[in-house]
Amino acid sequence: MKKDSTLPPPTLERLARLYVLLGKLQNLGLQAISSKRLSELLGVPDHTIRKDLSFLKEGQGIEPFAEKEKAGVGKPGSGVGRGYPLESLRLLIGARLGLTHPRTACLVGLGNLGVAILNRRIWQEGVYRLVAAFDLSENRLELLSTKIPLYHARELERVVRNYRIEIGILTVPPEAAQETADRLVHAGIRGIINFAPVVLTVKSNRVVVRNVSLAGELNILSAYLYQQEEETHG
Amino acid sequence: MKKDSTLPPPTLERLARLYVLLGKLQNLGLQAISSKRLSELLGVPDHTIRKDLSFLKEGQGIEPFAEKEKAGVGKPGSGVGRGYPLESLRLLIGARLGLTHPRTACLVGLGNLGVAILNRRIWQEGVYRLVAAFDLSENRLELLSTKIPLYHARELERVVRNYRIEIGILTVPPEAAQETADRLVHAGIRGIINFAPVVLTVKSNRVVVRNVSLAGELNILSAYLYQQEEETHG
DNA sequence: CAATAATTGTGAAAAATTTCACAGTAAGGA
DNA sequence: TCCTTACTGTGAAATTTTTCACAATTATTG
Repeated sequence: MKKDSTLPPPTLERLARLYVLLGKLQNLGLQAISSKRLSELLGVPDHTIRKDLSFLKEGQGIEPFAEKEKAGVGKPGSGVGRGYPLESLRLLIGARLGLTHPRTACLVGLGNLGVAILNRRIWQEGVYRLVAAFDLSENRLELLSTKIPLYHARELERVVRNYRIEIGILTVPPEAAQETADRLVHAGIRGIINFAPVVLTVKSNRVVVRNVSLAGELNILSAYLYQQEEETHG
Repeated sequence: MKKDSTLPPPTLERLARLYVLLGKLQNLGLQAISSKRLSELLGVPDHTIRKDLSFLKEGQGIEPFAEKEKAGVGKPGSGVGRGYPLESLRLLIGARLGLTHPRTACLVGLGNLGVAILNRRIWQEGVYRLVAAFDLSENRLELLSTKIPLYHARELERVVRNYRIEIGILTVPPEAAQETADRLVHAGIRGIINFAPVVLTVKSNRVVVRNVSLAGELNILSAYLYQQEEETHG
């Protein structure tokens, strides 16, 4: 049991977002950044960021170098260039989260939301490969102009199997969501990001599901606002 | 300090999602449901659900009824109708999260994603009122056919102020996201749901921000998959 | 070159959250 | 009526996660 290799879920999720942020900062031409600055950008306390980062060096050295163990990622001290070097930090997080080799994904449902996702720049960046997109409407498939290969939904299982697609992004109408998810799972998908406004049930506990729900977000936001209101007055 | 009124954040977020689920189950004509069944549907352990629900009755009785205090929400025992009555449970959660009076929202950016959100059924359900949608393109504004009032982006501040809009949903291109957020905050918005692929910085800590990020979700999913892979082999 | 300022890294303490385990409750059947 | 079954509700224990506090480190300034 390589228990060491599993990160605390909150840490994993923060690192995953930090990874995205670091990429953007790099594109801005920045070289290094402090935990304090990251803290402001991410809305997470600086000590939490440092603690999260401390998980990166577990099991890095294969041999137990008794001394010099303390090789941290960041450079202490004041002045320019102090803090965490963007590039190497990003690389390290990527390695720890398994973001180094590209994953294959497919998109199911080419309504407005699907097309929005189809056109995202992320597919040009090389970390994720959108190798297929599906829709029921032949018309829709013909009208869309894109480099991503488009298929009719009836081809779903075949294509997912053939290309060993790992991640499915669900942007179908709510009525179709559960059935589509079942088909994806049946075809061997490993993870689903669900944008349809339904609560998916997936039997297999090998499949990771992330629900992205506008209604959920609205409710969470409202609840926080309500708590603010309570605090302020009675 | 009404400390009792703030829920633990994980509980708050689970209840917010549970609220959505309960609505859907009600539409299915169901009357009651057990924590076990909810557990399967939500992917959250049943005891966690029961614990979350136990926060609902804090401070319900204004007078400290020393006896009969234990008035729970759900009905124990076997047979049909046991478990939590859908309707009253949903009402109770709604009351606790402040979901009883409708909140006003606006949508900024009418690209594919914006239009997808514009057309969601949630705006017909009465809990949230989408009172305005904005875009830069006059053309776009004319072409769209919807009951939601559409405005040119230059009207943003005026409309947000006038209607005292509480929640802003950001679906603008990444380049415009930060500036738009600043304008919303300046106009007195209280919460932002950001769908643009940027990390927003909002100074005011009175404004609640929820970032919905495809890249983030993909990274989180991949990281979980990677951990699975690690577990399986060496 | 010494003092200063800004920053990391981390054990240990504190706080928050989840899990456990079981007493209590009520329907339905024997 | 009494037993069985299927639930809830919850203190207390266990676990996880966050926070704290400070020693260690290094560019920069006086």
